[in-house]
Amino acid sequence: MELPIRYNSQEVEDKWYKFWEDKGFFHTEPDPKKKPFTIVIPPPNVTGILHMGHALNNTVQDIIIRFKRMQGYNALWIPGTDHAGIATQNVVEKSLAQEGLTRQDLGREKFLERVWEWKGKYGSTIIQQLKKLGASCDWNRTRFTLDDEYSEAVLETFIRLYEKGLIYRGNYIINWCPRCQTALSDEEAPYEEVEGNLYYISYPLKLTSNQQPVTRKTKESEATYIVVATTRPETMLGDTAVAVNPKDKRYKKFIGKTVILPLVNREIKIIADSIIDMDFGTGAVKVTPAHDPNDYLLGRKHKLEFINILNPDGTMNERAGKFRGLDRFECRKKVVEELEKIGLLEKVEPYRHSVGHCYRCHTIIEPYLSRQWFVRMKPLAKPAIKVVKKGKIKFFPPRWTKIYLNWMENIHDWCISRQIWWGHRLPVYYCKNCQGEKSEIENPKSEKGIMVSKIKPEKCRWCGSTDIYQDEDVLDTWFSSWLWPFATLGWPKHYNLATQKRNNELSYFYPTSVLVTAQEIIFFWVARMIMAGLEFMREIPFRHVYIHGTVRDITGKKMSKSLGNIIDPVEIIKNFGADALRFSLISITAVGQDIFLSDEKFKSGRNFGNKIWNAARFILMHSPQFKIPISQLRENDLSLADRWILSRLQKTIHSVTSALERYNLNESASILYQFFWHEFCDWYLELTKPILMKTEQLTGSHQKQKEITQAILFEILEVFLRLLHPFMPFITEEIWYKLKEKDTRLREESIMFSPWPVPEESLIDGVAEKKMNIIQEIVKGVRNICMEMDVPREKKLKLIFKSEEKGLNFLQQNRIYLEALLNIESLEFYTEIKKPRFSSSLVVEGIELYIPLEGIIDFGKERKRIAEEIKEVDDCLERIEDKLRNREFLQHAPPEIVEKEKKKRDELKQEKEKWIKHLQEIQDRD
RNA sequence: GGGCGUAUAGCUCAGUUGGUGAGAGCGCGUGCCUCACAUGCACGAGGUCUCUGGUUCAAGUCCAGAUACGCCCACCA
Repeated sequence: MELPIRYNSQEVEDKWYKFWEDKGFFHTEPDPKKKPFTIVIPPPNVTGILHMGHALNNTVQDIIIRFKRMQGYNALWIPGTDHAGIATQNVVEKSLAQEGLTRQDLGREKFLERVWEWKGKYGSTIIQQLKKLGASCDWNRTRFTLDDEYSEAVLETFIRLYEKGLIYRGNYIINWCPRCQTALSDEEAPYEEVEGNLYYISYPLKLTSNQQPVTRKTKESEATYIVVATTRPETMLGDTAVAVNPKDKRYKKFIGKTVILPLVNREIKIIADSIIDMDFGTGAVKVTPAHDPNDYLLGRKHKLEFINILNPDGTMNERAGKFRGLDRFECRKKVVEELEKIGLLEKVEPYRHSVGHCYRCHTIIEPYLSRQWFVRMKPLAKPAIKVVKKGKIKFFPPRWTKIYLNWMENIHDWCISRQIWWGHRLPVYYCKNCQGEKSEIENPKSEKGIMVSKIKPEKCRWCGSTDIYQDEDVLDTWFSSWLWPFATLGWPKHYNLATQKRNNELSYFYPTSVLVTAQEIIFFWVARMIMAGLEFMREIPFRHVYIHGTVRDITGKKMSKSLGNIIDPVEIIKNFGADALRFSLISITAVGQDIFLSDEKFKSGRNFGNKIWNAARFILMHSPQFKIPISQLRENDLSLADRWILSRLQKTIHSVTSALERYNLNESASILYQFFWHEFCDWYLELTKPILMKTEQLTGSHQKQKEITQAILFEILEVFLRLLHPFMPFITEEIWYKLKEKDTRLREESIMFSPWPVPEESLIDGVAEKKMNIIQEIVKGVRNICMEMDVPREKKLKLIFKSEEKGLNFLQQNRIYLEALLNIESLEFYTEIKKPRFSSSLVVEGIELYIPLEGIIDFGKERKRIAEEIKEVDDCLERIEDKLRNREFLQHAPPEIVEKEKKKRDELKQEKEKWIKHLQEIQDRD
């Protein structure tokens, strides 16, 4: 069989993915004989395309699920997509705009048809891309948050919370995005610092009953103004009071007085409230109850009028008088201009402050008084805090625990209604006949004319009228996502809350094992899933939460389209292969740290794949049909190198497994890399070449040795492939199948079902590792000398060893390794030695080595080299001797440490003596 | 205003419960197209472990403080 010299990822990857999928290998059913291991995918937006964040997130999940599958768990990874209300609606609206249409032009029904059409067309893009990545999701179970069954679950939870009194409707200040024209939750309106201004405005006091509005500020009237400071001057149009701190001496006399609001000429009162900070601005605050959360509270407390001055699109409404129709920022300019004209603008200071932005379109949000639906969160948060405190749910890395708890303990009510069309429509119905005009309803359950129901009630519960209509709003997308871990498994259909009886799937696969996600959605999603799980399932949704970092570009900036710094994973897969993408990404993902990416970084994964490919080629080239099962080998059959590499392999199995169990994926990746490349290939393969490549007729023992070597090469490659499979699923399957052709013991239909390796304790051999280490040191030392002394590569070396009998025996037994790795003319062994001529020298573990290099060696260089060696040994020796002179150390340190130091000292002393001897010999030469 | 993270080689990061000549990959330099692999092989250079103090026989590792960068949360207009 001939393998190409370069590994071709493209062909291989598509071939195997199709094979796995056609065979249904990712699908699984409950099986009482096996332990379940479940992961639910963080559902990507249905309109999404794969970016590096997804690539990382899903690679992590795939590694874990493949690892667990091989360990024998019934591993299920549930995939799906999220309808992503606002985001998707925006995308479709954008495409409509190109036709010159708005969603209002189409109307609700027609618009939704368009979105579904869009979903049908592009909704599977990201699924296809996940497949390219190698994701072993059970695609038969793919869920969409707007599936009928899933939607049923969403409405069910709404109704249950409503029945429990945990859902209410009210008129409150919410975050309003004027572009998306919907309310947002607090989490959806992240605050960002912006450069703004602080405007100081004079409000004239009303002194006489028929006072005329100020049209020009004059010096004489200065004492009759109160100056307020604001970052949003346009909101003054909605002011209904000015507030000062009652303790503020400057303003005591103004309390209870009236001011005439400039530009609008409305009379408003000056009120006192202790929440006003006397030190900020002027200490006097304009109060706009309909457009600021604090002012809202003041408004409620002091029974002020609430004047909404904004239209939903962010333009000024009729309450803004002559500013009506202007955009809010346009209006700000105009208001400032006019105030300046009449002399009421005191000053303007540059001011950096935090402003909420829409997380979907980045427009500056407006605090906006409107009627919305809310979930009371405190009762839901309580048990969710408890389970994390008790350690039933663990965060990796653990520092997120604190962040989670801090948020949960300060949780606010959740605004869940959105004024968009794409989503789950609120299951709320109103009777036209009964419904009053009440804007605030703390308990909608008892409110006449409001009905909550999955389907439209035929007639009004109160008056029997059939004139019933449904609420226009839809629910926050996260109000459906928070049910993901159980709604994807068939809840509520097969779950009885009273008896807590579940269907098979739910009881088998829930709770899930680990949730893998990015830090950005801990509050949006993770926290809420915990609350939902406890509320609706009475059980945690997952045991572990693995939080990975954010993917950034090489300079540390977030990747975004607008910055043009995107690295497209699909492109990387095309150029380097999914295996390379996965391995590279995981290698550089330090636990919980952000990832800094550049195209360059994917080379390492590709090169590693190629290295594995070529090693496999080599082994297959020199391996006939498999003959000897490794378990049948006796200890005497094994050479030093065999025992060494087998020992190293056991340790590798152990440490890779342990790192995976701790979710230290990069650690396990680097262990595999190090073992395969720098131990197996660099040393073991090279050491075995002379045995393997002997072509002449072999005697019995030589023939047997060759077969043993072949067996071990085969075995190690096979075990390594299994260890690597979760990381690089494609190339491992490809090579594993080639091994399978030669070895009938490999029975599984895919490497993904072959057992996860377990270390064989009896093969761990510290002595062999130590001995091999000496060989390695000698080889490296000789190579080093040859390089430094410019010894030509073709020069055959004579090596002269001096050591005790034991050391010489060891060397003689293992001379084959030196011959394999160095260009040797002869090896000589002495217990005593006369001065060797023209030699360079080396000391390894008490073994002295001389390399006669007549005509080549530069004694000046050699002296320098030895002097450096001596200095290094000396430095170390000095430190140790200092320590051993230290009484405190001798008294307090554990005896074994002291012993170790003493031993070390003696060794170093010996080594030093030998070097000095070498140096003298060289000096004698001159 | 609170809270968190990070600081080790030019870059990206490892460094277990403190145990003592400081590790990897990439990059760099030198020599090699050596019969699996130039996506490779060999060798090498490169570090006051951010600073200050403390605990300890012993600190990159533990504690306190400082500095720098980054992040999150919070209703100061």
